[in-house]
Formats: sequence, structure tokens, C-alpha cells
Amino acid sequence: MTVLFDTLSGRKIDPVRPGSSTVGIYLCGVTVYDDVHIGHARTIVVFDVLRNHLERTGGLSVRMVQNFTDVDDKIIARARAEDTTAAAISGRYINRYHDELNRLGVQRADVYPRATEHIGDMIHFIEDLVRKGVAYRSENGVYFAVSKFPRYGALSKKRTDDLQLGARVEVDETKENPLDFALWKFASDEPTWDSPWGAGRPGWHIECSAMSTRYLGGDTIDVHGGGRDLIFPHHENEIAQSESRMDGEFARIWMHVGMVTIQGEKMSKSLGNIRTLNKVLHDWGANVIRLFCLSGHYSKPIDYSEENLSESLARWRQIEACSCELAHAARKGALGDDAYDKAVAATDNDDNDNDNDNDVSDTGAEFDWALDHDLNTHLALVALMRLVSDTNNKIAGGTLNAGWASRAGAELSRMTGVLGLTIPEMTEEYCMSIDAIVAERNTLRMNREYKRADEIRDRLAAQNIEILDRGGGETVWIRREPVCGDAGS
RNA sequence: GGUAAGAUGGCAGAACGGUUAUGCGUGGGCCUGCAAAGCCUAUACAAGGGGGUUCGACUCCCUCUCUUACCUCCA
Repeated sequence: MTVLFDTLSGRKIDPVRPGSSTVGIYLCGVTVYDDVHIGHARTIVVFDVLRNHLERTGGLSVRMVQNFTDVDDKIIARARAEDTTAAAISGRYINRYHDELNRLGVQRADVYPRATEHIGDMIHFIEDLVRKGVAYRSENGVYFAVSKFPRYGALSKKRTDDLQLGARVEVDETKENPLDFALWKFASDEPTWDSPWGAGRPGWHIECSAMSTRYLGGDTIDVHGGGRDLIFPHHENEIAQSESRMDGEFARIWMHVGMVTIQGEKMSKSLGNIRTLNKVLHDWGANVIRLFCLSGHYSKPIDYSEENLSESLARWRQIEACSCELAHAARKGALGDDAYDKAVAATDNDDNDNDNDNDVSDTGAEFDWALDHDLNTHLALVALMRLVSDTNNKIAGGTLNAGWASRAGAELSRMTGVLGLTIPEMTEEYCMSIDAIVAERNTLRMNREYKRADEIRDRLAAQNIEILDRGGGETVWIRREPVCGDAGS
């Protein structure tokens, strides 16, 4: 059973309802007026892993909905600045979003609803709220009356009194209460939509309430999440408006992902410390970024730094090497190297003979256990790395046999699959061609023609193939994913 | 000013009321034609300060200090 920490109740809750085999997840996506950055990416990667874990390990069917906010003052401002339309701006960034997240290895959501395509739903939603007497029309728009929702502040653990005292915003005198938030804003400049109250645009929060209702069955959502910074006011307001309308619980679990920081400070436009996903992807590659995003618990901040990324790179290098080692051992077994396996079996008997098989499944269980417990990816990574180091131990001890290699190989690819890491596929032909070159080099080495042997090694290195010479004339090669490394970020 | 979260060994970062986290780094060794990778071994008094609860606390409670986030758009 998987449990996730719910921000609202402070408890760990099973995202799966009793008797159900499906989980509905709504992830608050991005406002598409600029490039996606590593902070957005972390949130999305976390939810991607959650989804993989529920689907692959839990055998559940996950419905993933992620919105695009494509109507917003910033989009409009940007459109003006570029002398184009808001739709052109949002379209451009949505395309980039898909392209970059695809490169990051993120599985596509089932639906990507856009605010502008659901104006009708939002209007109906607001009408219901007005009818219920929790929303009112004023000079500048239609507002939600926070005073009509006693639980307001429950998610962000704020009392409405405190909020009023601390308000730094300029108070809009036309509102009944400074905390009231806009459901519909009157506007005359494009883009606008007609509504029963007048032409204008929807407020920000209403889109998520309307679209999550539409795409996740209209009942209580299983998991609703996003970045920590959305807790207030965005999610708080969503709860207020949605629960006022449906008279029930809006979401069973509120899951919030910590910020990505730069030297301890939140990444933000105003500080000018944004690292775009595009750039980071170019510098480190998808696997290293994902390992970085998963290196700490999702609820805590992680610091984007050269050191931290390098550590993730080192981890990735080990995983890569392990995968090639296992493939190598499995190939050798497949070729019927009986003498080899027998020799290994003999060695195996010396120490704790048959606990080898258990090691693999134990490590797999440890991995699953970690993810089951509030998606503890850090601990899951520890399990993954243990499989790597167990393999290395066997290699060093000369006890790596084909059977273990194939089991460990399968487990490794299962784990990396859940984490969304991609080890490049290698065709049989490719492996054989590299094997042939390696054999040629080994012949040269036996003849002490080291200079020519080193040339071959260099040539392979240029193709990102690393050569590991082992005793007994055995050589293993490892395919490396090229990574630029971060040049002085 | 209000609210919340957090302070773990050189760095990163978990779990847990009593047992080695783990990884990176660093020293030494093994392996190699040389490398690289890996293995072995060593290294770390670890728990922000002060109280308390307990047979026993890094883990629970109080307090102080500091950090970050949120209170405006924000993943």
C-alpha cells in the first residue's frame, strides 16, 4: 500500500480508495508565458514517478490531468511586447513544454486541459457559487466571499485574522473583504469572453476547480498537487470555491513539492536565478536531472548546484556501468560459457550459497517499500545503488554468473523504469560489433602491441565506449551517455 | 509583523525511542601493459544552543538562536 502525506490533514493517506483500482491525479501545471525551468521540472518529475509507481508497482490505473494556464496578465503582456496574440504566446510555450518534458522522459498526462477552452465550465461554476450566495458581483468583477467558507485557511494553516493583518497587497475597496478573490474579472481589452456579469476574463483559481471537476469525474479527487508555493492562495482558494459548490471534500490528498533553490534561495524571476529546463537538459542530460530531482524527499527544497548535479552524474555513471556489466555477463552466459558458470557456481558454494537470489528481490522490495512510504525517492535510490554495488561486488569476487546477471538486470531496468531513467537500448548487432573491436584490441594486447591497442581504445572512447580491462584477458565495455557538465552556472 | 517548515559528520541526505544509514569526498592498498572503472580498507567525536520526559533521544516536549518559504504572480 502506498501512502502520501496530505498537506491538509497532516496525515499519510492511501491514494487508492477502498475497492478501487484507479487513481485520479490533478497536477497544477504552468502558466505558459515563458520557458519551463528546473523548478517546474522537479514537480513534474515527482508526479511522474508517483504515477509510474502506482501503475507499474501497484498495478493501478492512473488518470493524470495537468492544466495549462493560458490566459493570464503575463501572457497578455508578453503578447503586447511581441506584438502578437496571447494565443500565439501560449501556443508557443505549450509546444516547448511538450518538447522539453518529453526529452526529460516524462510520460504524457492523459489530458492537458487549457483554461481558454473551458470558459463555459468556469462560468457555470461561478453561477453556481453566486446562486449559493458565496460569491457576489462588484464593480470590478465577481468575487468569492471568503467569510462564507469557515474552513478558509485550513490548508495553509493560516487564520483569516492573520492574513488580514499581514496583507501587503493594496486593498481593493470594492471587495467586501480584502481576502475575497476574483472568480471573474471585468476587462475590455482582448482577450475577453462574455459572461452573465459582463465581458472579462476568469480569475486564476477557478480554472483548476472547473477543469479538475470535468476531467476527474466531478467527485472528490484522489491526489491534487503542485509546487509548495501554490498552497496559498491558489490551492486554498480552490478548496474554498470547490467545496462550497460540491458540499464535499475536494481532494483526498494534497501533495506539495518543495522548491528548487539556488544557493539556498528560491528560484524566481525577480532574483534572476532561473535555470531553464532547456539549458539544464543540455548541460546534464535527462537522467542526471531526474536523479537530481529525486535525490531528496520531494517535500523539501533541493539546491541546484554544480556539486549536487555532479553527484547525480556520478550515480548515473555507476548505473550505466552496472547495466553494461550485467548485459555483458548475460551475453556471456547466453553464449554457453559453461566453464565460466561452473567456476562461478563452485565459488558460490564457498560463501552463503543461495542467498544471491534473495538479494535481488530484497533490494527490489526495499525499493518499492521506499516509494510506498510517501514516495521516498531518496531511499529508493539507495536501494537501486545497492543493487549496483552488489553487482560490483560479485564482479570483483568473480562470482557474477549469468543467472544472477539476468535477474539483477531485469530488476535494474524495472527500477530505472519506475524512476523514468533511460538506459539507451543497444541492438544485438551493435553489441557484437563492439565485441569484435574489443576482441581485436585484446589480440593486440596479447602481442604487446600496446600503442595500436590504445588507439583502438581512444577510437572507442570517441564513440562514448569505455573500456575496462579485467584480469585473465577479459574486457568489458561500457556505453556512456555524453554529458557536457555545467559550465560555471 | 503573522504563519509554516527546517537546523544531522568536509558536502549531499534518510530512517528510527535503544542496532553501521547511504552516496560523494579524502588517505592507503588490490586489480591493469598503462589507464579507467571497480573492489578492499581507513577516515567522520554526526546530530544548532539550553532545559525536560525516559532505564535510554538524532528521534518526544519546552525554550532560545538561526535558515528558508508563504502572507502579491509563482512549480
